[in-house]
Amino acid sequence: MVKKTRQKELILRTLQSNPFHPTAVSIYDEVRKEMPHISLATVYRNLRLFTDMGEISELEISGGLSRFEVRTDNHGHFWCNTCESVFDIEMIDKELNGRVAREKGFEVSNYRLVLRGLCPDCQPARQADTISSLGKEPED
Amino acid sequence: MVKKTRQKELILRTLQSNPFHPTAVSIYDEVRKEMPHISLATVYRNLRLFTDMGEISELEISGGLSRFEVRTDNHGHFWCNTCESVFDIEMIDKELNGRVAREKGFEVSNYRLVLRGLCPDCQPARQADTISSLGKEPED
DNA sequence: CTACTTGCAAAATATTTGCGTTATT
DNA sequence: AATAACGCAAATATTTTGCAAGTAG
Repeated sequence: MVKKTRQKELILRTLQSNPFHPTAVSIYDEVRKEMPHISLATVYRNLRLFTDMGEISELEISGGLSRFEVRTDNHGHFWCNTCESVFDIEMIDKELNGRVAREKGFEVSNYRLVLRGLCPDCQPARQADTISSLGKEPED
Repeated sequence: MVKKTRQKELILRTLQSNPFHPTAVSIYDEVRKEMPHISLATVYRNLRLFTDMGEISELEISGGLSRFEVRTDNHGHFWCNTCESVFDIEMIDKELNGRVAREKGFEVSNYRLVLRGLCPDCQPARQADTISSLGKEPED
């Protein structure tokens, strides 16, 4: 029997209001503002509980630190090289990816796609001529 | 100045001959057969060195344990739910994936795709209608 | 009440690092 | 001979767990 506690509610509410796929420690830092005596173990414990119950999902994408999000459906992620934020990417070709594997006899149940690069906020301004002296203009 | 050592050669040779994307500990277990006094730290140290030099690549796909491979080009992976082996998947739609993100203003430099499911060896025999017998009846 | 949950500290897991010694160039 | 690399142990970093005390149902 899972009991409702102030800690659980606060942790879930915090995650729901954070679109950047925070780590357990980020969530800990945030909930501590409202509940200073909460333990990091409680945060980890409840994030694991929610994950096991299928209410949230855990993203093991950023090397070492797990991140969490409220979405539980299959979708891609974009992880910025500079600010390290993680964004959701709606995939349109999941079918295609699956087919590639299926052709070789693999049975695909789900996938994890992480794109790396620069998010809009972290890209150097491209419209300004003033920075053109740096001469770095990435082209496809 | 990077010096050539028996340890480095053995570690690299072991990785080159293993197509299953082994972890550092797997590699350690393997090289110890030939060099019993080698240290796990040496394995980790050299895997990191090779990775930093771009000679091999590190895969952070399996939650906790890093895996390594000799390929350094961008490609996908299939991670079996049962045997936990990791296989290479040649992507044909990397462009498409990139475009999805680019349309939203993201600048994609590389990607990581991990498909989860069952590899050919771990799939239950599908031809049999009944599961009356424990023995698998291969009939390809 | 009594079973689940918390907070704290210690343990567990994975990887890195300090240091004195060994081996490569 | 100089210095990169090794082996070992200790240190880090992240997450989990044992336990006594607190709290929800």
